[in-house]
Amino acid sequence: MLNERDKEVLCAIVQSYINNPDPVGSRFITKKYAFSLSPASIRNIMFDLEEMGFLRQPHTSAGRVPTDKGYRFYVDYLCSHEHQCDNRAFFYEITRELESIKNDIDILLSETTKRLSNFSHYLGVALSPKAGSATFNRIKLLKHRRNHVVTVLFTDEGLVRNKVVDVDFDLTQRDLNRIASYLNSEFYGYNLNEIRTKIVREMSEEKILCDTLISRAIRICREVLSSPYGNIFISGFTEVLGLPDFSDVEKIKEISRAMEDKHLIIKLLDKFSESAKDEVQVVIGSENSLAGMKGFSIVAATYKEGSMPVGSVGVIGPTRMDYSKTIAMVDIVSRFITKVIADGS
Amino acid sequence: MLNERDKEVLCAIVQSYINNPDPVGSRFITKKYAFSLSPASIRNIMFDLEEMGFLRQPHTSAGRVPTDKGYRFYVDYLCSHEHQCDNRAFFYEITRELESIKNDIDILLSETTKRLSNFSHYLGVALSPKAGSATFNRIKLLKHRRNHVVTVLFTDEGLVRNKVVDVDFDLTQRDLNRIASYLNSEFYGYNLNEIRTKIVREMSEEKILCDTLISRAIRICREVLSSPYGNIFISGFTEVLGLPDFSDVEKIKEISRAMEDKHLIIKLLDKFSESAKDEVQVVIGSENSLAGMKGFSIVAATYKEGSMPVGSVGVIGPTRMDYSKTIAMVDIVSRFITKVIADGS
DNA sequence: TATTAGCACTCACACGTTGAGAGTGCTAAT
DNA sequence: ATTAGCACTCTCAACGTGTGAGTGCTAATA
Repeated sequence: MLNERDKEVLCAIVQSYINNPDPVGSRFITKKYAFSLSPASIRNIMFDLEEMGFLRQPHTSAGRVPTDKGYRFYVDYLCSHEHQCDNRAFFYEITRELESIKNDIDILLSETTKRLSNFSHYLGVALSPKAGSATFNRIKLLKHRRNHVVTVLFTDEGLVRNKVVDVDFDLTQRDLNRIASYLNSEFYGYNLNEIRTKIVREMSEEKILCDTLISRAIRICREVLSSPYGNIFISGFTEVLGLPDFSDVEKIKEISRAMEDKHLIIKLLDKFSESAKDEVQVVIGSENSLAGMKGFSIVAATYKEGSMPVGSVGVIGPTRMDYSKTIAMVDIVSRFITKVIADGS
Repeated sequence: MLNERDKEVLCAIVQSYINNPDPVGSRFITKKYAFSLSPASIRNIMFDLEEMGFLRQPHTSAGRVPTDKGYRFYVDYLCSHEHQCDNRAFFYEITRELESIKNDIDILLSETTKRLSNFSHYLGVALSPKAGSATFNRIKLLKHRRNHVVTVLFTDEGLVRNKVVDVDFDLTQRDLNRIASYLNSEFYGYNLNEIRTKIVREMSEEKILCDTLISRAIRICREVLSSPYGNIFISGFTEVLGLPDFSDVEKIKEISRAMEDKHLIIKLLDKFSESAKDEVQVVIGSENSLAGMKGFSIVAATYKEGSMPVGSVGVIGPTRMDYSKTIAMVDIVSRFITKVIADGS
């Protein structure tokens, strides 16, 4: 379908457009990329590429601009061929400044997204480990005021999560200890998702209903596990505003709406962390299933606890994005986080 | 200096400009506000007001626009005269939807700022209770992995704060209990600020240095208290983009920079919570001492724990702000939060 | 047959002009 | 003290116009 020369021209056009947001013309290609072809020949090729849907013209007698399909081809081409990118500066910054933040994954992620957006000039995003896949280690219950219980949940992954739970019954610390030790023995080693389903199942069972201690325990535990999603971190909005792609107020509104609706982004990133692929993944513009996110591209990867992906980190930007650089960065970052988690254990 | 008529004209101009961001002319004032004066007379008054610095002309032969000094006069005028504002819809929404969120102040504040920005169309901001003024109740230390300690700090105000602290010595849970009970007996009843200074003082004392238990206790406690500021919540950026004041990309960049630099806003709000005034406070444009925040106005108030202000909540918007409505809203919100805190205890 | 030179054509954009409209300041009359 | 009248100023939108970049097509060329 596409011969080698067509591919090269297409990539040249995409690359040129990424460097500079002007529609690129045939003359420019011959000059800059020194094909041994005349502008006229390039024009013929461009015409074909447009027919096949890789390029489009903003208006007659302007140069060509890549379509989402064009970007897709470019990205796949990048990935299939070896390519290098000098991201050493970024790598050093990340490792040097952030390695010390070991015991608070939230701070680590928040700082990481800041660095990511600084270097990429796009939005840096990260999703903290999904509680669901973490493994229950033990729970501690502490009495707090009349009818509040402070719960502290430990997981094998080192995640610590606390939550104040309302209870409608008065309990002594001694009661709480008994409840905690019940939960500890019952749930040790399961992951939180399993526990959640276990709870649903058991809540209807008779023996639970009768035993007030156990039913209270279950109720508290359900509260603790109620929010399945982790935190999301987004930074670099100011960075994005500097891009020529956002010189238009409408565009700004679009991305700001997308940002404010964090649930969408969470769902999106969540999909990434479920797919167990071991690579940076790229979603381009209209490939995106979410209405508010068409027009943007997402480059993301998962980070792991052991061999299990537990969260994701990435970048959101315009479809006209420096994919090569960004993919490399996200790769670095995801590996880095995986490593820090591993070191911390 | 200003006679009653001048004042009325000034207020009319400010109000008209707030309703509609066009420079207001003399003819418009006579029509809309039905002074029994001709445009020519209004022009004379306007001329005087401009000389005194309350108004300015964007260019010759445009109408007048209030200066910051003009807004200031207007706001003071509002406050000194009784004025009403129908905010019942807002009041009901707030009380009905948020009253149930009692035991997590962070969620309460975050939801409140969302509502605030929805109704005001400006940025809603809130600062969670400053840990410094909270009263130490007790601390609990839990062993976590080899050399991590999970600390859970309880305050009289119901604030619970946990943090994972790295320690370079291996301790048993028994050791930790001893350390905790030392800290509990030592610091009970003090507020966290006092404790912080106490620690600094004691760290150099000899008896502390010798006793490893105590010195370890102090070190852990210092870690826990290390971040003096509470969380900040900001929402409504998309809301703000809809305002005519931000139809210009430069303006958007300005406010986005201001937002991203959260420390500035924290400092700002912090000032409010220190001044013990029992009213909504307004800072207009250039009155603001912070470089990045000139050009914006802040309407804020404190919420209290008992009679002590512990945090603040408010709104940030363009100087051309509907002060009357906004002040009323912030007033409602701050009282509401104070009430919820009181109920929760 | 693939490539290229040449040329007419199209379209966005920047620039200058122009006229309408809104609003002012000043002056003289009330 | 107030107001009518008027000349003046300035913005803004509308309109034409020319320039330049880039195209598609055709005919010549290797």
